[in-house]
Amino acid sequence: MTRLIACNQPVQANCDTCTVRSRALFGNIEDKNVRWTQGYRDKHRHIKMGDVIFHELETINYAFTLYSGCLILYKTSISGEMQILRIALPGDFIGFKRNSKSQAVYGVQAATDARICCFSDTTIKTMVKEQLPIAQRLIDLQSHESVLCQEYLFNLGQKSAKESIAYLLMDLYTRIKIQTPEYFDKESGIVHFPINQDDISSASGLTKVHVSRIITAFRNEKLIECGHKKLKIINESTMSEIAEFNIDLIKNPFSHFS
Amino acid sequence: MTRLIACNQPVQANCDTCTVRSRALFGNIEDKNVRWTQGYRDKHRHIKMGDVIFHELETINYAFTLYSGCLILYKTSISGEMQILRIALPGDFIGFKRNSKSQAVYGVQAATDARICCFSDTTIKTMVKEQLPIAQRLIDLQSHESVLCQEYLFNLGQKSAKESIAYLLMDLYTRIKIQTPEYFDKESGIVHFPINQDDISSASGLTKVHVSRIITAFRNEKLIECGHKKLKIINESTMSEIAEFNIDLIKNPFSHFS
DNA sequence: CGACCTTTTGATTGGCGTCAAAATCTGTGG
DNA sequence: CCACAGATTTTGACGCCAATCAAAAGGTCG
Repeated sequence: MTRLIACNQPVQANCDTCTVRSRALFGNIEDKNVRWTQGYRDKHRHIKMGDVIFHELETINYAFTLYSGCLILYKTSISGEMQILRIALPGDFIGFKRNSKSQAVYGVQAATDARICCFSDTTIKTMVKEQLPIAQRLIDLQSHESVLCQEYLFNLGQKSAKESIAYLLMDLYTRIKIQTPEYFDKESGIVHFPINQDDISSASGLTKVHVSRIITAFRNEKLIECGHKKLKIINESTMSEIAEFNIDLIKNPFSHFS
Repeated sequence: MTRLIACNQPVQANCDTCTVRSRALFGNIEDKNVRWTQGYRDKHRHIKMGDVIFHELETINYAFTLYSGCLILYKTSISGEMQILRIALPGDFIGFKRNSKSQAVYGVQAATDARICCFSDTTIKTMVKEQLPIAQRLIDLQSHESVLCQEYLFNLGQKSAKESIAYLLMDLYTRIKIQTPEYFDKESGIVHFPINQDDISSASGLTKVHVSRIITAFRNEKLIECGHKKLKIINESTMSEIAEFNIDLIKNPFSHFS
């Protein structure tokens, strides 16, 4: 409930043509064939930390690829409690899922400044029709996302607070190293960690007070070091064990088509 | 942990050609055009209650559509605790998601006798390449599944035991009415309910003892009636409110392409 | 009818939530 | 560069929801 830092007005698009290669949607397109994808890119937008890209149940007609930064996908209950569904990093494809009225099934807020590249629904439809690799890619992307969501479901359903938080830390730490290598300092092993304890509580279904206690315990056990938006996992193997964390699922996403 | 009723040997395929129309995979194919789909159907299999179709981490090279019956998709933790990820009903498409070694990311067990129609990975690849509607359908199916999984995530993360169980009952009750109308008696409002309280506990992350207490409470409040594999929801509106249940998500799945 | 599930009920425990306040950190402006 | 307001994290005391342990009751099916 505390995440809405500053509910700025809806972000206006700025219409630069993207030049950055989308890792996700065009990830299976060979470099030499990537030229045609240019024609499909709609709008490039800069998002500021705290901005809401769209709210839950806002009617939308586009999806987008995250180029840089970190976004939080969440749902809110009637009582106002927020559940973080996913923490998105560069390359992730967002906003494709809707309800029957084409409303977003989750809200999206920027945890850091971010850049995105939008694709209108009609563009996506055209791409799927005209470019088989895009259709195949979309199938793989959606099904991979579903696998990860099931993993999170398992976390919440079966794991203790300690295990669940360990998973969350390992998951995001690992994905940052892969998807945002510029936020990872190889020397020190420290990553720039874009979320705070309150966010961790919204993702794990625990209270921030309890999250604090458990993080402190991890620190005392010398498993992690962390400070302001910084995280270092000192003992990755122990943390992985506690979390029942399977790095393969993140490092080597399955593909039916490539 | 108690779900593995009788771990029979792997189910052998019997190779009848399916005649039943798959609601899911071919759901967007117009009737007059459905003929060509016949050529793609691989194997038709009869599954007995309690059979495991494939185990978690079993290497598989096919997916299937459920024609009749009810299947349970689950993951098991190292300690042996089981989390039900999804309860599948006729029309659902299962087994498409894998890890990087093409192993199943969940186990599948039959909660009732069931019939399935298998599609080998190569058949699916061929269909996607040759038949645009199938590719589009697969995109929609995978993304719808992801939406539902996020809904369950929200349940486990934010809801009390009472709310979470109410959701589970409403969800399955509603889907049975839609996907298995023959199990719904319009007169009495009773559905044939394929799972027991132990399964509900595995799906909700609660203990069966606590599930029993809450179901008893619902019964005492005259919200439901239930007995051996039977369920009637007497007061659907109150149950929906308790559950924050949104029927639209189930009744009218969003499609980008149809 | 009898063995085996499944569900129910009771007593007790413990993990996590709640409430409250202090301590620490951060970013901003004078 | 320091001061200060606001956010974030930490700590303590206490309460409650759901887990655990145990056993009985009720149903189902061979």
